[in-house]
Amino acid sequence: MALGDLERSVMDLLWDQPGAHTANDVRDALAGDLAVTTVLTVLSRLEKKGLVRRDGGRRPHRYAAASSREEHTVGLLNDVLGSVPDREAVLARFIGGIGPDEAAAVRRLLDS
Amino acid sequence: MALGDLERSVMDLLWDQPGAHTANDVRDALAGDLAVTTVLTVLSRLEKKGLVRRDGGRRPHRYAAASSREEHTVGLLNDVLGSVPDREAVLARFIGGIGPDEAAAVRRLLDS
DNA sequence: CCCAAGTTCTACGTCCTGTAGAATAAGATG
DNA sequence: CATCTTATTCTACAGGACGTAGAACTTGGG
Repeated sequence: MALGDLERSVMDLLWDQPGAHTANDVRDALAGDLAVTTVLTVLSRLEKKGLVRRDGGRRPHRYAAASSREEHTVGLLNDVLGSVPDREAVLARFIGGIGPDEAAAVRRLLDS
Repeated sequence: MALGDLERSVMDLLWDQPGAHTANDVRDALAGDLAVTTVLTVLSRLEKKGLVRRDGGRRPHRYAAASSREEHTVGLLNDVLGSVPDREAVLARFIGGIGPDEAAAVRRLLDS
């Protein structure tokens, strides 16, 4: 489930500023001069995609990211890896391509 | 640059059977009963995306994958990782989520 | 009961993808 | 060379995703 540019901007916002936001908050925080309805449409679509959770209890409704940026991104990585017959072959190439610093970081992560 | 279903099928074919293929070959190898023009359109689009290389020397033209499935997939992984501000945070989550077998494999890869 | 703020519906243009016919090009054949 | 066959390019269209937002509807406060 790929995101469009605006969807992406909204998610970045929700990820960078965790917590519940109203549509107006989001609109004000976004670059450009969008109509609130635009933002609401995007938030609805993101909710349908499971990326955003809405609290429709009181008005105005509040929106927040449903999962962290990291979780979401790992999901994407696994989607990509799920599309190939040989995950390990891809990982091999990937590992082979990362720099020494990052390699060290991965080693550390494996050991923790 | 995400692929559609048919584009994906064509690439899988070209990856699984490396070498140069005519549009007719590809059509015959694909499931379903597509028109050759359909296959040619898809091949053109894939070429424009840089995923397929065409040899237009003799007729019929031959098509082949421009890079291996692994290379391409690693590219996708890096695209995904490039979209976040903190690659390592994502890698941490990713590493944390893989099974012990795969962890061992990654360790091995790091040491080679 | 009415108003202002908020939300949902509906809509439209654009781009991507699947799909393929029509038109054109080029090599084979008599 | 005229033609036939095969292959390629052009053009087209439907459907879906996305950016964008007005119109219509809802709801809490006065």
